[in-house]
Amino acid sequence: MEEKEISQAVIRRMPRYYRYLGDLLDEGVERISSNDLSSRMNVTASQIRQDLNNFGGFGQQGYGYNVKFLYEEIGKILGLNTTHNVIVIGAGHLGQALANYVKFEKLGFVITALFDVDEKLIGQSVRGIPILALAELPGYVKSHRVDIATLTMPKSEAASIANELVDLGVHAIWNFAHVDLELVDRDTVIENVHLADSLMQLSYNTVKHTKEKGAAEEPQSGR
Amino acid sequence: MEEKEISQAVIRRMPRYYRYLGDLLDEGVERISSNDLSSRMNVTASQIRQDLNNFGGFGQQGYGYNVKFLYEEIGKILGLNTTHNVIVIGAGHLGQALANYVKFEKLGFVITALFDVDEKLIGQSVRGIPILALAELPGYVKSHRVDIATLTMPKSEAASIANELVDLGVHAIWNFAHVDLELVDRDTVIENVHLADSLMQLSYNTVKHTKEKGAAEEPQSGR
DNA sequence: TAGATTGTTAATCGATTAACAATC
DNA sequence: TAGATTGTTAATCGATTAACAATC
Repeated sequence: MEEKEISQAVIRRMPRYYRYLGDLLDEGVERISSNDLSSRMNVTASQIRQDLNNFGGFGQQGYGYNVKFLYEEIGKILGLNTTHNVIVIGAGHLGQALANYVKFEKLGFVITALFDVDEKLIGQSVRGIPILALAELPGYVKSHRVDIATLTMPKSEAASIANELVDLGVHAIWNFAHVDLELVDRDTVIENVHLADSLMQLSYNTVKHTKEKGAAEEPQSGR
Repeated sequence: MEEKEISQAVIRRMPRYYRYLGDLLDEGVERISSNDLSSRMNVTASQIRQDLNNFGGFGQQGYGYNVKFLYEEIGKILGLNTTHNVIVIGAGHLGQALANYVKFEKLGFVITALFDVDEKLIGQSVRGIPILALAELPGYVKSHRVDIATLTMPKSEAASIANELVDLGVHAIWNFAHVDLELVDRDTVIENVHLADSLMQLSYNTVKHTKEKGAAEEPQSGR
């Protein structure tokens, strides 16, 4: 009866498994052992088995895992067996780039509309997807199913629009604005993509690396 | 003499501290205790102190941390005290969106050129940044300093271009292509941004959430 | 000085890895 | 059946939190 919560560390790895299994499927591989998969993916076989067993026993002793079956199961776990309607708030360069990215559609994430305040953009369309006035957002959400809202507007407006979305009943937010949104609502899920943070992390690792190489044996002075 | 390696878990949090300290600076706050910062950021004060102490003692007993000083120190740690020249390989929608994002420049990441194979794009420019032929890449890298290469081309070409870049001496790769690049070279640092994975993680959390709400008390049958 | 708050050590918690009995 | 490989328990490792002595 215990609802064993699955950790985000595990969830984060699932899309990667999904990707590798898709590749195996394309290669025509029928079955794979946790050991073979582990050497491909550079993770331990133990971790693969533990991760998968969070969701059920997908393998078979002495045989391994059936690639097609496991691929589909992970797809279901990630919700890829249904379509998700996605809107994008902020039809600037990034918003339009996301709307142009066909891959999302293949995974079942269909962008149905973009919203902006810029009069020059309103009325245009991207790959057939209309750019609507932000003022039309409430009406749109009431008359269309919206599963996920993507935020690509400036950070100053992100918080208020996020709140508006939650009030309108949109409970999944993919946030590209460079702020941490307060999740007012326990039912709302937020996934942040902070590109600047990612770039800074890369920068740190670069700098550090260079230092290590350059002055490897330099003695540390005091503290 | 021990080179205590700082964990990526810590590094990942540093840009967030930097952001909050920047906000505090804008608000005119002069000093802050780990406790006050912890309630703002929704992390434990203990973690803040532990994280910062990986890099040195930036605070003062009985006083807390000087906001401006700490902000600058973290900036240095993240390598934001110098300029990083960045090139973007793949001048499609995403590549152009990144080139248009002025924020990176404010942080010291200057995009100096885009590269593409598409004849229609070559010769154009984005915000004054030229789009060059991919064939010119080796010549460009030899005659210009390139600190970071951003990959926004299709996944099929990502691996070979990454290898080419490493051979040319570019040792930091910001990878948006949906593949895991084999780091051939111990000196090369790769930071992956897998947007599709992020979207799938959001999708999982949404689905899961709905389930919990919908049938909260449903008894679990066997396994 | 007394009070506040850090830096740091020790305790706890969670995630990863190893080991092996179960079983296909 | 014998061999292979899972599912799962136990051991280890690392990261987070708590506690407190040092000190501004």
